[in-house]
Amino acid sequence: MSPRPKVGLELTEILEAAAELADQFGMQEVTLANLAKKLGIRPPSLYNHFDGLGGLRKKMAIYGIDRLYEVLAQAAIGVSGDEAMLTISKAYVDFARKHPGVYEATLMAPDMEDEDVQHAGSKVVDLIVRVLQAYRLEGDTAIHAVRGLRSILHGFSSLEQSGGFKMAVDLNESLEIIIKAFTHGMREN
Amino acid sequence: MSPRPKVGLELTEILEAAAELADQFGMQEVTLANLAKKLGIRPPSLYNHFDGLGGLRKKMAIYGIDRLYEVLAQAAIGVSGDEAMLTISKAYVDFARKHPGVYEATLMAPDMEDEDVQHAGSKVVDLIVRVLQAYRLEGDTAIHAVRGLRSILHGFSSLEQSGGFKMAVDLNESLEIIIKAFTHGMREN
DNA sequence: TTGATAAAACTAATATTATTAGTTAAAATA
DNA sequence: TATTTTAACTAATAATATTAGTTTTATCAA
Repeated sequence: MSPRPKVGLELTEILEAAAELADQFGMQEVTLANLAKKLGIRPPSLYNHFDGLGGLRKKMAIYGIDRLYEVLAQAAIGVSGDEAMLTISKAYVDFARKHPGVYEATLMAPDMEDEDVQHAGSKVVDLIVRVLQAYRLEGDTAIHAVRGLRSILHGFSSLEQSGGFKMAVDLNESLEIIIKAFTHGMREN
Repeated sequence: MSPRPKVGLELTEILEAAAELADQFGMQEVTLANLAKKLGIRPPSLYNHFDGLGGLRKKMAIYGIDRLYEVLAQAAIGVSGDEAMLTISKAYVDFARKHPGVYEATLMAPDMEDEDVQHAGSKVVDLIVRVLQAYRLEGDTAIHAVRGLRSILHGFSSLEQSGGFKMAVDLNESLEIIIKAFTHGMREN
């Protein structure tokens, strides 16, 4: 009757192996063949843990978003306002730098509209909403601000990861200035 | 001696077919098999035109960036300052909306550091640099500003495309407010 | 006009993938 | 102890990209 207690670490181990593959070689190398080899099992055996490659990508997306959330939540402890904006922004970009494959996985779910993926993502969004509440933005402005911050952080990380920023100018400084400009501008208008 | 005059439209036709596939079904459906079927030829024949799937992705990336540049250049005609910022931002997002697959291809080159890809991208960057010159930013600030604008535009388009914005609040309004906040903030600080 | 050349298609074959179906060994539960 | 579930397995299939070598066709030069 009771749904058989899970072995527990099994799926997590698989996801961690997949995350390692992703961070080392990129998501395009996260194949069932490579993952199975790393785990010492045969590719079909993986179907006992998730529903094929699409299922793996979905689970990796959620895993990645959850890990990103943890990092952001830690960064948001004990800070508020401009300081919080900067702190979580740095934490976000830092996460993408340290875990490029996991960050990449964050956006590679076969269906981003999927309920579970959305649920994981909403935790991150809610965190940003709470940080922005310090600015007491009126009406829809808070939503616009959340969208803006997410766009900046994702765009910045994504462009940095794909080598989009070529100039020899410090990237951390760029991020800081961009965030400060945005928050300042959102407060004014 | 003279390198046989090209048929001319051949490669462009192929890229347009690939772009259609990408826009209709997404980049993951742009396979050599699907592309060949659409063109009425056999997959290996495509190797006469580019170097495998990687070569196609690279050519599609450049093709997409070039088309994006054209749209932005058109949008930048006869405007300057805040108006130009808003106009090209809208044009950028509009392009990503109308050509989701081509925009996706823009970031799917096997090696974004590739010289040809960089060259195509630098035209877009230069265009943004010119628009930002109206603000007479000092020193590295111009570079930070370019990075910020690109982050916003790419992040916004990317998140919108992958269904990242769930709230029922007008997306165009969001973009406008975000851009205005950012430009205003860059001028102040 | 004819012959050489090069482009661009083709067939055939191979290596990797993901995937499905059905099977088996081991562990946990009742 | 008997049963059930988990999680591995083998075998087989379909789709993919890719390589090698061949053939057709159009263009250019003589």
